[in-house]
Amino acid sequence: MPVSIIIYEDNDQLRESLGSMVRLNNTLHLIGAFENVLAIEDQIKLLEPNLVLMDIDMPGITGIEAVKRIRQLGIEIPIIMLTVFDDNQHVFDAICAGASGYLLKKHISSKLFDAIEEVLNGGAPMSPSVAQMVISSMRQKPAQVNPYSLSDRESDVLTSLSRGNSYKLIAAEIGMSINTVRTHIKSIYEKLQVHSQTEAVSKAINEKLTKPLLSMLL
Amino acid sequence: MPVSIIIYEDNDQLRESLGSMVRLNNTLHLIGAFENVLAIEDQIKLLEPNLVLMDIDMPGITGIEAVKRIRQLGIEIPIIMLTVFDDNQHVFDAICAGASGYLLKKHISSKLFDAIEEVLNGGAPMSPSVAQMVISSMRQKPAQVNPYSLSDRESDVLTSLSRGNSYKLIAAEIGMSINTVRTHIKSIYEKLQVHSQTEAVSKAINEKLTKPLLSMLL
DNA sequence: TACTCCATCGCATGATCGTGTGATACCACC
DNA sequence: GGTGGTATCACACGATCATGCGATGGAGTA
Repeated sequence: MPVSIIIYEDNDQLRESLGSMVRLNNTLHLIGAFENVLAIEDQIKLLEPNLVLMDIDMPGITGIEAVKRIRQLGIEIPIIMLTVFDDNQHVFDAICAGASGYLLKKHISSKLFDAIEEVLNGGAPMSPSVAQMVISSMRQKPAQVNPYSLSDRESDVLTSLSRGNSYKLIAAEIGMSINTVRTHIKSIYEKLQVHSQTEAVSKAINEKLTKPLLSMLL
Repeated sequence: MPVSIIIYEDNDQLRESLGSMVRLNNTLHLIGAFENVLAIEDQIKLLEPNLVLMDIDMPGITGIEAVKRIRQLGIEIPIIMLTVFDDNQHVFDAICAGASGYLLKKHISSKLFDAIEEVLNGGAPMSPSVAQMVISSMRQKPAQVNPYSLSDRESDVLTSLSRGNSYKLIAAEIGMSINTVRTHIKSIYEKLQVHSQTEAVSKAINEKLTKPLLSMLL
């Protein structure tokens, strides 16, 4: 079953050559190529593509805005952004808006099919420099001092607790006795001025005392 | 000028084979290979490597903890994590701790040099599945409406619970029997697929399932 | 009318948690 | 050498929670 694709690209020449590439690959099926995204909602709903190739830098409504609109429809098809910039705010914004990956225009001829395959397999193709930006943004800034002066171990316990783990699981995850978990939690409660797990978790998450939670992404 | 490298890996065989690979490449220079990270601060400060290969899954102090320690020293050298897991919390934690990229152990033979080159050029090598997770984490979730189809009352209870209240307090705040609170919480657990307060609160806050404060004022 | 949700409440049992009172050991600091 | 903080562990008791098994009544719907 071929993968149906829609292209949004305002440059006639590039749109044509993208279309040609897609048509040359018999696992792909081009079902639309447009020079703007004015009617993108209708087009997506009508044509039901398996994948979208989206230029970021279009006059009028940008590709980023277009991605937001698609995601607002609750449609989770892969969208690969195309851009001439490799490390600017636009690419970053596109990721935040819900793009699945992106491809530099200078790499299209060599990597388009790789990128398509990667997003279809649940991956997220992106250039090294943006990958770096993305993971930098997730770093725990050492400057983030905890206002409750929790010790290292207490932070570990609190983080695990905030993921929803029981004492038993915390003990297993961190590698200590359940009694030690109790002890740490006792002092956490004192420092946070709370008296139950829920209070502690609530405070911890709302005041960002814990590391980001992975399970929330799945 | 060769790139100086330190390896941390508790498995003797793998440490040896990593060392051999590095030594075979004449642009790289192996300056240390250790089976644990107990003295990592001193080793890093003394040997001043250009790059670190770090096993995540070491007994005692994990590679993640070791990354944190390096970053706490204010040292920003690239650190590539090595792990057998490709999509778990540990990899995510490693990125948050400050890892520059990571490599699955099964891909070491084919991609070690690529990964090294990529981090040295400011990139962030990672597997497609984790790249996808990372990107998802930055998504602006389009105003989600009860993805778990909680009833009105269940939302009230969950909101109160997420503020850190006990069953007794929830009952008092909303105005119902503690047994009714239990019943609602039972169905909340079922719908959220959790089995404890902390799990529920964690999920509720992270996924913004709770109502805004206004609704609690009545 | 019957059926399906929702909201309300009760009870009982075993598991888990909250808390107090210990202890030992390491480390830094004065 | 003492003092204070951290990390580790143990035990015990009462409080709270998790869960299964009920029950009743109302609102909406086929």
